[in-house]
Amino acid sequence: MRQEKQPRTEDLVITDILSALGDPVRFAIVKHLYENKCQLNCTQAVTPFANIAKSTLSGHFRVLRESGLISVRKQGVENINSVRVDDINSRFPNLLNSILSNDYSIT
Amino acid sequence: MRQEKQPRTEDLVITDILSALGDPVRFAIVKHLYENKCQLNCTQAVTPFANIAKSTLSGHFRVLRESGLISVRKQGVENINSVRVDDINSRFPNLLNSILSNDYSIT
DNA sequence: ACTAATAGTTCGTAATTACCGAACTATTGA
DNA sequence: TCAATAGTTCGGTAATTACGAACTATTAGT
Repeated sequence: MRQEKQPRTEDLVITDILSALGDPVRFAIVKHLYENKCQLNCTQAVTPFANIAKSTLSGHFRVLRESGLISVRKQGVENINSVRVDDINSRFPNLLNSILSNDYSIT
Repeated sequence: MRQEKQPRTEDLVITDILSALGDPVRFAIVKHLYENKCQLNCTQAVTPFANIAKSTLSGHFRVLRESGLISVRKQGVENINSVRVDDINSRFPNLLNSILSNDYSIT
């Protein structure tokens, strides 16, 4: 796997995060990961968007990693993704909560 | 001027707003309008990005209007822009504040 | 060890989007 | 009426995105 550039906490950029969350598919992924506070692989995380090509999905997860929203841990064949809640909260207090802790319709 | 589709409050879409704010130029525009609580025309609002073509700027303002972030009022030759603070707060409580009320560097 | 299955990434191409300069409309003021 | 200011629209090109196909890597079955 190519070395991903996951930004350090102090290098998080607000517009990168907002841009990453500005796509409905990525928004749904992050919301799902955030609400369920669990760590899911790429396929499970995107259940509401089942008909998306996996190459496209791979790209979405790359954007999320590079924006700093999620981190990945390799476990066997699968990538275990989780939202970098503490990192983002420490740099942008209350941002995640105000964006994700609601039942906005996202279509 | 072509009829713009500025969404009603109840039709605001979170991903459209995040996507609009995910661009550094548009972020700076909205942040400026928000902080100064004043109504500025397009040229004034984008002082930190002076070397952008005005056609590009026009496009950025169109995105902001269509996302519902700003409203426009024609006054003489100029467009007076302002952030739709009340509308957005009523639909997405605390969103604007947590995104804009900080001194994040935005490159 | 060999094979198949699962999970992701990478690559090439087509489609979509973004940026810029130039030309245009509209309003104001001399 | 003419010039200046403020924005929009258009056309071409550059950059980005989505997809399927081919690839790598790990696990499980035999």
